[in-house]
Amino acid sequence: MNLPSRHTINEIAAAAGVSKATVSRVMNGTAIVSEVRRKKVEAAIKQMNYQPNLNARKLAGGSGGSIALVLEESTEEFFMNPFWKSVVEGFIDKASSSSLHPVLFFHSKNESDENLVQALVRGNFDGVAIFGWHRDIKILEKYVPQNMVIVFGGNQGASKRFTYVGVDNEEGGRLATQALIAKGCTRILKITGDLTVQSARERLAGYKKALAQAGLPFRENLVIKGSFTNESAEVELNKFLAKKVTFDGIFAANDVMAATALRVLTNHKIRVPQQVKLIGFDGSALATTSNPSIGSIAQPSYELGSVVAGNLVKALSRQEISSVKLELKLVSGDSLR
Amino acid sequence: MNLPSRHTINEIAAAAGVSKATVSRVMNGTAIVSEVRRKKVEAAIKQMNYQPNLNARKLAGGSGGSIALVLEESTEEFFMNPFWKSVVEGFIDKASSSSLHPVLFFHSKNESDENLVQALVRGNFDGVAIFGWHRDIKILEKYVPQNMVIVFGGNQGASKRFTYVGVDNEEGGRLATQALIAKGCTRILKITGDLTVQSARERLAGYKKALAQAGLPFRENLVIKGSFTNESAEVELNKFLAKKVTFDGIFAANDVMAATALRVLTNHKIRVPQQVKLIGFDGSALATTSNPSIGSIAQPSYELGSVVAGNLVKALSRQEISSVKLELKLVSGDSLR
DNA sequence: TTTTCCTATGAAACCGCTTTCACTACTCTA
DNA sequence: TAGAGTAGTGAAAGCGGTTTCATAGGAAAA
Repeated sequence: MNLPSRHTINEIAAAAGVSKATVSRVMNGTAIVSEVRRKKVEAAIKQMNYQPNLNARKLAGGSGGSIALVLEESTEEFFMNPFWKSVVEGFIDKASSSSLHPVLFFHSKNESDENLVQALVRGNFDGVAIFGWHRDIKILEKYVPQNMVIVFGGNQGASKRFTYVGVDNEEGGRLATQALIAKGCTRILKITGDLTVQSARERLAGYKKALAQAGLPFRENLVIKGSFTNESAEVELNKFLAKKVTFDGIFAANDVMAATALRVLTNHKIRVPQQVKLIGFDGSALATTSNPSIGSIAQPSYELGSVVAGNLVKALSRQEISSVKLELKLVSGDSLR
Repeated sequence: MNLPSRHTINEIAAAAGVSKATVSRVMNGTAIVSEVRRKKVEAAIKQMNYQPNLNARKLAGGSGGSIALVLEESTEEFFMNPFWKSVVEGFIDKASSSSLHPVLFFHSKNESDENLVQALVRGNFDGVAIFGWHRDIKILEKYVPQNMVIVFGGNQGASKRFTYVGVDNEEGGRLATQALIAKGCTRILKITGDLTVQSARERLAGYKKALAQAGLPFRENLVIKGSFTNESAEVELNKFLAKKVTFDGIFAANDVMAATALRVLTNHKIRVPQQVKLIGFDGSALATTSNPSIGSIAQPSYELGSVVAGNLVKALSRQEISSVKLELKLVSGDSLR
């Protein structure tokens, strides 16, 4: 028995007394259809609760209406960092309001490049937004079909073929460091993110730049390598503290690590901001609600998600899109007092 | 220009010197193909990096290899409650290891039933896992095509046509309440979840049952209605405290609300567990890492996700599946001391 | 041997949609 | 009033697979 509810275009055509070509035209608005027939078709569609088969539609060259969000992050990072929540919300809101259906595409971090891209291609999405990409971009250029739009979140994905929506991480890093310097810090500890990720490298570059601008020396031993996670920050900071190197400020490459740093410092009876001033990056709720609140460089995370989705939508309606850089803002907090 | 990398079954057939029917048979193992040709076809597929077009495949009646996870939760709840993280992980792990591609299906909570189901149907997933469903089940039975498998997470979805993987919420509620009673509580405040959700109702029923079994009276004024969220618990508990009703224990319908309760109590200088004992539900990290740690009824969240995915996989390979109830366990904590 | 029965295979139909193409009826120009 | 557009339409050709069906050829049975 077939379900009464899943009709085909032929049935609609029959019901409306037109050809299926006409039904298709009415649905997609791809050509002028006379008032009379359009009404009939629309009525039939409504009355029979017709749902076009997306597979058929896409196979025939139509667009499917689904866009995917790909996050190159562990579920750990994804759930723990409120930044992603905000990105996701922006993405969903924008997509839904454009009647595209957003979907979050999962995959394990250690999945091979090939597997990931193939899965993506097989997914047959109309558009894909990729955040946190740090794999070889060539693999995408090689396997991704022309008609599949990709927009990167973050400037990692810059290439002739794909555009991105990112932030000026170097400028952000500079702002953060400058804020600490303005408060009198001269020996600023930098906790980097995963340096295979471009944004982490850029933030580090901004740190160096600010030091140079202020005429402060750059010291290798004041840079410790985290990977954007709680654990990395905890482990590395503890190692660092054991060395008893003097420092009076910390710039962590994201709020998660900044929050961890605050906790570790507190455990070591180091007072923030009296003895050490602290700034993070992201401007997430984590920083604001922390006690004391942590200064941060705010990424417009919601906007990031929504602009990416917006560009996807545009591209799918065949408008030209180009890469965008969104503004970063310094958010002060008690940790900078 | 077409991409060199996206070949069709015809090209493979030509390259291997066979018909496309044979290629299809090799790919799907649906019929015996002679050793010689099979080898040739396999070689061609590998060499040309052939990726079958999923739309075509599905249109022709094949299976597509994608399953969706639908969560009827706000992004707020989704990100804040570690329970979901665990469910998602179980789901992904199981799906990936069965070479199905898991996808998280987003939609806004206030989306109409029709829209949601239609989007789901259009998604053309082979299987769908739904958590937290509290809408009318009939709409699913009406619109969902026969060949689309649905498995519910939680027993909300019980129906002749769909199976579920759930837990015995009533028994869990009973266990929780009993644990408080065992510690000497006689006036236990119950913070319910959203009572439109079946699990919330069942946990409440368990609470009543435990009271009855212990010969304690059920008091209306000791039941306050939350909705599984931070805010609801905070608001309602504050209202309740303002009434100065005596109580010596709290059973919150999830850990999120239990954690909030702990915070609110602390703000009111009510000591846990000395003055009031507290138990939550879910057994999430939230309860364990809280200070003091909060007792809870542990849901096997990872297992929940993985069993649901497993059942989808089974169903897709045409094995019979049936509903399952997973075990709940009492996890003690300092809040029960 | 001859007849019968499999086994392995390709041709062709079909899945449900989009789009090109050809054609009919009009409505405008000149 | 003939010639030229133009708006509206349906038939039919794909899109890239799966599956049915008919058949050739070899093995088993008679």
